[in-house]
Amino acid sequence: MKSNVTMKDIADKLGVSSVTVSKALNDKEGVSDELKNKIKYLADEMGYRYNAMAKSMKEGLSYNIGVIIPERYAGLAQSFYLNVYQTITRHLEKSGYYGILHILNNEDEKNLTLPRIYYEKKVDAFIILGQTSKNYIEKIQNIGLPKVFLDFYDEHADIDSVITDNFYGAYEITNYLVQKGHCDIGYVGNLTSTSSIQDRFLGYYKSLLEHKLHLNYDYILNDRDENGVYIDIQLPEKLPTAFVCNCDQVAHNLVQKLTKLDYQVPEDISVVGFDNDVYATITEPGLTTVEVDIEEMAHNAVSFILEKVKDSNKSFGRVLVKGKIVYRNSVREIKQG
Amino acid sequence: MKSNVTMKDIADKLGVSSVTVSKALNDKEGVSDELKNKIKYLADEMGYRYNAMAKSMKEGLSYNIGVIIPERYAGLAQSFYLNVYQTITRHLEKSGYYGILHILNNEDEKNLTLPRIYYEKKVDAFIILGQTSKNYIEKIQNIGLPKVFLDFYDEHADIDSVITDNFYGAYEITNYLVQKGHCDIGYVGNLTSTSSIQDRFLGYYKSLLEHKLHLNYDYILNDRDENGVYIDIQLPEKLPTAFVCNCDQVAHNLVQKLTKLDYQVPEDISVVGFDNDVYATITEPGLTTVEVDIEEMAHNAVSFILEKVKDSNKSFGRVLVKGKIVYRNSVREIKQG
DNA sequence: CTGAAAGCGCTTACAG
DNA sequence: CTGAAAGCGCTTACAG
Repeated sequence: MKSNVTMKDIADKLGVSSVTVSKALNDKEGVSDELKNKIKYLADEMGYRYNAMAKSMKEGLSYNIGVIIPERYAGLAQSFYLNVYQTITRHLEKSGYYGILHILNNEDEKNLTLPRIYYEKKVDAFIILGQTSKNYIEKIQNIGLPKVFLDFYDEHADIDSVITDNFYGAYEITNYLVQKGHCDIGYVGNLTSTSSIQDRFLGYYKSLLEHKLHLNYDYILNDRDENGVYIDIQLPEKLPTAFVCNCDQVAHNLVQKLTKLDYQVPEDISVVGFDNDVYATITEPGLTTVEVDIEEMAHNAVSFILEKVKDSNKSFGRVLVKGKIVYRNSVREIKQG
Repeated sequence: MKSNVTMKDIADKLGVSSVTVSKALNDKEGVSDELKNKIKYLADEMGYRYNAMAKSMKEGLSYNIGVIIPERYAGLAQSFYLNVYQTITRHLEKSGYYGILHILNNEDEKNLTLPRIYYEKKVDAFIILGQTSKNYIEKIQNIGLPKVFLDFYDEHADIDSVITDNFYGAYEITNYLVQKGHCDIGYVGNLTSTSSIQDRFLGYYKSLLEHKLHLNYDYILNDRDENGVYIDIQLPEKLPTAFVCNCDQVAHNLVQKLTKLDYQVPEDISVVGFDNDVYATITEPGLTTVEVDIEEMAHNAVSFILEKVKDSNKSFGRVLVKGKIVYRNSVREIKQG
């Protein structure tokens, strides 16, 4: 089980050249079946492990893709992104690539420090999973490697991003509330925080417009400060009959707050979320929410990034992935007066 | 910003050799300060990025450490392990190493499939973060790379592991309950599931023994099946006045269950957890629990693994890291009758 | 079907 | 202080 067995060692034992061993182990043409089998068998027996670095050196490709997740999405949200990461690596492996996770800490984000895997050429490209600061986005955009933004986008038109169809998802789930008889519907989220929150707000607003419902700014509640840190949600004097929350975690916070004030969900007030992450099921009652299609998003991000590695001129733009509503028990039907 | 700038390119522009460039960029002896500065400046200007692979090839070291987390610790628990992972990488970076996260999926665990980073020599050693199946442990033990088990251990004496002092932590928090006047104390956890749960149970039991309290098997509740999947906790006819739970997540489940049955925590029944993870604060009321010293555990695991990379004969055995009790509001004092 | 030669981008002795 | 040579473990033409 020595770990320093090389193709040369195998070749020497068999009295052939390492070229032949390479061909045999890679199932390439030009080796008799008999010899090939002998080589493979011996490789196994000698505990040979392929040295991917040597190939990488030759080709100038590491066969690694860096996946950057900002630490700011700490706590539970990570469980969602970790899920995405896992799906990404699964897709990468199909193409002989490997994912390298880099959690971007706040300090590095502020100082615009790129991951060391970049400076040491340990990756061929980056998938950035989760919105970073404007400055950091710009910094990343200027590096010479292919990159794809996942789950957020930026004003720069020339970047490729894969995002949930936040606008349409929020539009649909708001429509659902309207169908259930709700006319006073609020929205919870910091409108200037991320593109997701904004787009979800606009989808919500479109539904109101379409149904000729009034957008009451007293019903737009802030959920986080400018650093993305959750704040205590301030409720208005008079409450609407339903709230569209920009994500499940915030919906969870809202339900807790309402429960403490002796409101019942959904009897007194209906609440819907977005993401269908752990918070959707943790919350009591379970949240009706928009499920994000992680599989499809990861699949797109991976196929885009690999195509860009092959041909850096490829461009995909902003690609939307539709979610679907998952119905639970956080919405009640309002009888029409 | 071409990414294919090499030391040779810099050398050619300056009319020196690449050996000199290498020395300058690595701050080694044998280059005049003037030339060194010129080289560094030009490297920067040409957008040079160091090719770590070339060095790795020479030395036969990848400068990567694989961190394996079993997928089974899915959902929220991941947030805890992700936290540990982040701390690990921070420590690794200080030594010029990089962490490569590998989430071990259930299928690979069952089929005893090792990560591709092993077969392709992309890592020099492994840290296994979280208990895997017996068979997988054995499989990993037989590979020729250094490894350290983190947050669990195995009967095999020859493996190095870093674990929380589960026994002592559970012992202390149970002592605390006794101090608060509790005499009927239950324990929640599957005693045959993981070493952590077992050791915490034994710490709890030691406290009972020491205080001459009776161990009532009706008060030992199961929380998960043999695959580690959480099950509905079955409460006994008569309840104790307090429960020691093997982890915060289970404590959270128990509190939810009790609340549904109209018991009040801590008024009717006290509950303590273990880990001090997100569940400790999510739960209403906040859980009194044992905080695991992630920083110290990660630090130990990293320094052990790096020493083992340098000298594969080094051995550290089973190393315990003490936790500390964090007091919140899930325990009430019982007046002595 | 098989192999000698060259090269990927560094670093490590060693020589000057 | 500076550099020519060799080598890390592969693969890719190319020749036989």
